[in-house]
Amino acid sequence: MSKSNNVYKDAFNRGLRLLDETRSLPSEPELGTLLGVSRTTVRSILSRMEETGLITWNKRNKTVLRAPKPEDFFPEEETDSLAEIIERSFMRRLLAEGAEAGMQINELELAREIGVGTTSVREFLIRFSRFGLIEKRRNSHWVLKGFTRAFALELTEIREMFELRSAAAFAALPEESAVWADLDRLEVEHRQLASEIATRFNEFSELDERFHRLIHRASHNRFIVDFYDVIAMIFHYHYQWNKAQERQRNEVAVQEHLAYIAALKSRDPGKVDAACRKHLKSARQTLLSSIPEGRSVQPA
Amino acid sequence: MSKSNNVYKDAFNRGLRLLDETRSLPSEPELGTLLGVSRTTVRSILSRMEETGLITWNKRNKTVLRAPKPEDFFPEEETDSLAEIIERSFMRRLLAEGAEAGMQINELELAREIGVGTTSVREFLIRFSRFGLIEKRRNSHWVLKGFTRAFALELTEIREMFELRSAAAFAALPEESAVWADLDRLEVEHRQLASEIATRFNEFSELDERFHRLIHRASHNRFIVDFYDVIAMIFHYHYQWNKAQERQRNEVAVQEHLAYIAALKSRDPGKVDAACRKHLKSARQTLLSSIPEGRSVQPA
DNA sequence: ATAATGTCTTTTATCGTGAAAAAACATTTT
DNA sequence: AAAATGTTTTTTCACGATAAAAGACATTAT
Repeated sequence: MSKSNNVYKDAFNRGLRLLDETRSLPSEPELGTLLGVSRTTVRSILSRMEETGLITWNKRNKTVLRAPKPEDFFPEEETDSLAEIIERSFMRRLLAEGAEAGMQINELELAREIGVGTTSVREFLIRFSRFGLIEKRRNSHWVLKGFTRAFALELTEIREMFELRSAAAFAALPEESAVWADLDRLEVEHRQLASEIATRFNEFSELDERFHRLIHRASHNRFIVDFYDVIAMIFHYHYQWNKAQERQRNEVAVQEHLAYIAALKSRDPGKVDAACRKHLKSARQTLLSSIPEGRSVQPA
Repeated sequence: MSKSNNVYKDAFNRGLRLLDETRSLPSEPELGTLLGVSRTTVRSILSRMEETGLITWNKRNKTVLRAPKPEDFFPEEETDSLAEIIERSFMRRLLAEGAEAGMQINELELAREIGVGTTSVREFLIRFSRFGLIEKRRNSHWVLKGFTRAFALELTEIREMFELRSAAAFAALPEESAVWADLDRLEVEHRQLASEIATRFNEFSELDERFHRLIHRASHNRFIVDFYDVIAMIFHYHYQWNKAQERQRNEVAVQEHLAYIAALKSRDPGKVDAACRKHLKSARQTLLSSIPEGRSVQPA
């Protein structure tokens, strides 16, 4: 097996959703932009849609014949990229019990366990190494540094430094900057979520990420912007693993965000700093409190 | 061809230098630690030393027969790892004229040009991407962001943030910490270099890196420590490319380091901050002044 | 003339393979 | 019995090959 066609399958599934909305599909290049794939892939998708009787396809004419049925979709698990599959497997192991700091990571074993080639695992580990959780020994294996209390503290230290600076830069942005409109939209979303928090609390983490990324972008510094990937990754897996008091946590966080937004809009540096600090402090607390004591041991 | 034996060749060359110093070599495990390679490689080295009449080898007995001659050494270019070879080629291209921001990077072309497999190039690019100079388009090519003025400014912004914090942490370290002895040693090296600056100015960059790494380590934060890799990489290639006023620049920098060291030893936070700022400011100036105007264009 | 479609070429993503190097295990020496 | 040497197994590193996907070029339709 060389390369899976998950790009095609995923785009096909997304393409199916377009059929509900229109009588006939747009041009191939337009579909390509819409789905984020090349024309080659668009044409494969159209071919299959024709074969399965979803559309008729004759040159520019792509008429929708029927709405897609559940069985038209490719199974979800076939639409994931290899990188995603490896990341998930790896994180599951990492967050599972028994992943102690200092433990060594075996590429071959990982590859066999997940059922992929070693090359993909190697590439994943290299990419993953920037998160600071693993480290390579020269000419040798990788070492797990562990999801420890020390890690969380180091991560949050940088986060706080970067976010305070970004927030200050944000508040200093001119009136005519487009970010203020973005901020307004986010504020509305926050208010909506706040009013329905009882049922929608699990939608918070996605909103959280968008909000913080908007702020970090104001730094106009690629290293700050990129660092948010580390934070997002940690929070993503971390909260998947630790659901304790999720609702209450998110409820508090939404309110803190609203105060933070208000501070930004006031453009008062002192207020911004205070609101930002307050939110970051509770974010740190949440992260720290969820690290089991057994993991808080430092690597030898 | 699968894997080159550069680890063996490099360790062999380093092993030859040991022959000058002793009548007989230590045990295999000891040699392994000394050369930073496994026993397997040590044994290959000993085999060759025996074959070429450098030593006699019988179990524990490894007697030196003669001093190594120049022709005993493997050629330097055969001792580089693939990663180093690729990095050098890539940086040469990057710093050469015509490497404009926005340009796309072709893995296959790079691999062919350097004469290596695509896997190695891919892995290099992934590792290299954390330096913020290139970016990957999903399912597609890499894009060169370019060594621009913006890049230099973003880099130095983070550097200054991190170093000021590390320097403050350093000054607050307890008297009994081992770093003070390290600092003393570095101070001596600086004074020696200062007194012979006319002839040894090109030795500064190595000393510079050791000095700043020592300070960054005081932060006890892996993200700060790791970020110095970005700075070191940039400075390394950058100064290789731009030799203008190297001597004068280094002379100034040595003096700034000495003032910085004195400030650290005073443990006065105000003095530390001032000395650190002063040095970082001139480091930034040096970097910025060497970026040609043609490169200062922002990517589209 | 512009923008689409049709066709062909190039590049990327992934695997299996094999040599280099590390690591583990067994045996001998001090 | 501790540490070395001898031997075997496992893992890492790098390659070429191949299907998926992107991209380029040629042709046709509005």
